Amino acid sequence: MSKLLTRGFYDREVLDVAREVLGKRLVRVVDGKRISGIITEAEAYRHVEDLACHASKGKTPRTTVMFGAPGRAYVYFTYGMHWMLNLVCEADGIPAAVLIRAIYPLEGLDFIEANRPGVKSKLWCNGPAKLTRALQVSGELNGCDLTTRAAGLFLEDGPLVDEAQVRATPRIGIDYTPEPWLSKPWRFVVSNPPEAALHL
DNA sequence: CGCCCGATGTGCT
DNA sequence: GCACATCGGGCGT
Repeated sequence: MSKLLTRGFYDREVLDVAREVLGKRLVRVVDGKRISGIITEAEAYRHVEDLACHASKGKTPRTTVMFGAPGRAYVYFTYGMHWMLNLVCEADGIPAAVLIRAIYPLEGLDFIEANRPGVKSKLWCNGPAKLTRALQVSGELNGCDLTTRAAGLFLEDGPLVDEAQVRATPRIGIDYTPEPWLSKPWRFVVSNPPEAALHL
C-alpha cells in the first residue's frame, strides 16, 4: 500500500501541483474494491484572473469548493452529461484547481470495463469525462477530502515523472477564453507510450 | 485519420 | 436564453 498524499502536496502553487501530479496514483474505492490508475495528463486553473478558470466569474454556489481549503475534490457537471474531477490547491481563500484529464488504469480493470461498455481499453480513461465515468466519480464526491480514505477517492504517492517525459501545452476546450489565458502552457502530459515513461 | 455535430442539463446573464 | 474545462458516431479523405 502506497502513501496517501497529504494536505501539503495540494497547498502549493497550482502550476507545480499540476506538473508534479503526473505519475501519482488516483484511487477510487467502491464497495471495498480498489480501482486506480496513474495520472498522465492534468491542467492548472489558476486564480480569479485566469479567465479560463470558473473562479474568474466570482464565488458562486458551484465554485465555492475551489475557493476553500486545499486537498479537496472539486467535481462539477458540464455539457449536460459529463462530470469533471479537479483537485483544489493553494491556500484557503485562493481559488486554484488541477483538472485530471487522463489516467493509465492499473487496478480494477473489470470495474472500469463495466463502466465503459464497448470501448477499447486504450480509450477507457484518456479524457476528463471518460475517467470520471470509468471510476464512478460524480457530484456526490464534490468537496470530499482527498487526504483521507474516507470518501473512497484519494491520491497515493508515486515517482516523479522525468522532465524529459513531460510536455507542457495550452489547455484544451477553452476556445472562447481570450489571450493570454488561451495560450498559457498549463496542460501537462506524459509522453507516449506511458508504460515506458512511467516505468511500468 | 480528421472534422462536424447532436446529446443533454445546469448555472449564470 | 446561451454558454459550457466533452464525448462518440457518422461521414469524407
